[in-house]
Amino acid sequence: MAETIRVTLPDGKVIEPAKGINLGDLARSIAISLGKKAIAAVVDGQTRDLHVGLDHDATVKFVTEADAEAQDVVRHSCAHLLAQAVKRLYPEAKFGVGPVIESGFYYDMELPHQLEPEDLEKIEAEMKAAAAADFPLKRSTLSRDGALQWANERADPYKHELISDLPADVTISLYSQGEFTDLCTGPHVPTTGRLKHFKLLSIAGAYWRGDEKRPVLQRIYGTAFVDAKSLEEHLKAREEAVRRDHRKVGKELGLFMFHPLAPASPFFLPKGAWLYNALVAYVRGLYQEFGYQEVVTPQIFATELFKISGHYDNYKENMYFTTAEEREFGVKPMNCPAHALMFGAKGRSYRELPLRFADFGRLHRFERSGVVAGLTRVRTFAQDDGHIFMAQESIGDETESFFALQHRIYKDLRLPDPTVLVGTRPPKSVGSDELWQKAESTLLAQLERLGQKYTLNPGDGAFYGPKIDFQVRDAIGRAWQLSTFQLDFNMAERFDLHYNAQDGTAKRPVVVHRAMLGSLERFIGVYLEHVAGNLPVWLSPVQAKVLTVMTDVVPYAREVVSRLAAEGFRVELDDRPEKIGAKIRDGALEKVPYLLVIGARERDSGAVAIRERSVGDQGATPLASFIERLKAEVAAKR
RNA sequence: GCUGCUGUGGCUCAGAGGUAGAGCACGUCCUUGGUAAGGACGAGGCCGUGGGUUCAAUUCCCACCAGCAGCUCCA
Repeated sequence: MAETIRVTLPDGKVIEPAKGINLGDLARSIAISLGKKAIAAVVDGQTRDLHVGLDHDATVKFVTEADAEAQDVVRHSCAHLLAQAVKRLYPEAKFGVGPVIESGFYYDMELPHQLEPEDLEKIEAEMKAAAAADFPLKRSTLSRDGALQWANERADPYKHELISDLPADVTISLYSQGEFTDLCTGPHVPTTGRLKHFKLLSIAGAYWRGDEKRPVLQRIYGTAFVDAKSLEEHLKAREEAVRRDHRKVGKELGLFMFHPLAPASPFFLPKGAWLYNALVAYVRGLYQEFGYQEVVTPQIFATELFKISGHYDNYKENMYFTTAEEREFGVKPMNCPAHALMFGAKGRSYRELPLRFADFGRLHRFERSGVVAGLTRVRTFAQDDGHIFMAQESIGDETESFFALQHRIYKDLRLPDPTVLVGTRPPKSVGSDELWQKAESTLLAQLERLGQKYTLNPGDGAFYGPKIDFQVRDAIGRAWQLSTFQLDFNMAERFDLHYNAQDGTAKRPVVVHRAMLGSLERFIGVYLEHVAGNLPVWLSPVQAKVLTVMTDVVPYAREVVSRLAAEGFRVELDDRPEKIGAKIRDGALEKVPYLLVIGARERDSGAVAIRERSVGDQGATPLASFIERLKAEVAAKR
């Protein structure tokens, strides 16, 4: 009589299979269909593959294609399948790591051959062949020494290094599928035949272990899903992202351009400049309400300033310098040193605090050539920047006020909720334990009070204080920091700033660096992708375009244009001798919110025929009521 | 900065060792047409820049510049 164990299933049912039964057999013993559908199993909370034997009482939940865990298992197995295919095509291939990532998987490798896009098709075909062979994945284990020997035999230096970094007593598992074996902790699908819906996407270089001093490996990116529909949707979303790319949209709509003679520095064309200025005007309006005072500060400072602020020591590789009359100057990469000078320029009283300086000053930062991209990473930009000088006791109030301002802006702009990241004290930092502790707990308490979800990034704060970053994603899924709120215990120290407290003593203010939109350039890029170029009416450089059906109505069309312009709207006229269909098409491609079609009927009745961007033809309306409608929409920031 | 790819009229792109093409946009003319492309004709190019190979280079090679993807970086 074989020994049995007790296995608890998700529905609470307990079964008693023989000790050592592997999970695949267990699934089959429960139901034939479960045996077929199962991809892996969660044993006491840990995902395992189906070849693992069970030798103790446990709770077991089988992962089928319907479960969220299945996707990662499939992707991980696809990475192995990719490696198997590559090894077949290029037997000299040496492999690095092949993890699952948010949107799929990749595998890093060293190959004698430089991969080209066409190679992906060949590799993918080989993957399909290996999947069709339906190899079972066999798990085996080795000691660390055994694994090192294994890596040596295969002349796989990268795997060797990975194993070397593991503790001496570790047991290392290997997975084999057909002729291919890889080092891996698993879990994996039971057979390669379970891998059906995958696609290789791109080739890139990547430093071995992310270290720019080490060799660059070739990385193949791919994605995989448990079902065909999800894969298709993912690929569609990728295409959509390309359509929304702000660089494409900006060019098509004539918003901005770049020129090789000013690399990574945007030129805002008239329509883009209008949008840019509208955003500034909008934020400026809120400053009134939230107690900020706008200042205008110099562009270039003697280098001494940046030595005081610390930028010279920590950041000079990213700054632009110039010399005049034998004195060295630096172009500002940030506004804060200027604001510190203004704060320190006269004696300050606690009665003036919190003192909030806002500054749309242009900043210049030298960014390495490989990192710049469109509007999202540029060498010159302006922020809706501000610095708050305050007493320590005000940290809570100012945090709350900032959140109110930040939320207001995101609401007005109809932006999705950003990911909120809280960075706490890093290993190297300035400021007292007490100050840090108080600041961190105040920030967190405020977030809790506001019901704001956040992710804690311990040790990710700036050396000068804890921070809250707000991230949104662009069309291609890259995360960008827009809003930020950073406490600074260092700046006041460096500039020897103080104020007279109520008790007559001199105290150090705490400084906050904060921005809501962040870099206006980056914001415009991300926002254009968010709205796919369809700017809301209140931010559209052209709000309405008047289209004439025939030449006879041009005088009336001009009248409509001037009526609208007189009301403060931005209007264009298309009176070309073209057919109305052509004018509509052009207007639609320009993403103008309202196209106003004018023919004899409209002229005779003092009307405009409205074609709304997202709706289509809405028929004729008296001009006066269209004006009311536009006014209402602009007021509602629609 | 690193790895790879790309650079041809305003835009999107084709092209071949023998000094260049399409569509759209633009201009002129015809057409006055009612909700996503009317027609004809025309103008427009140092084929990113600089070297090299060649009888001949926009095409091949090298370097540089710029862009794209990824990596690294972003006090």
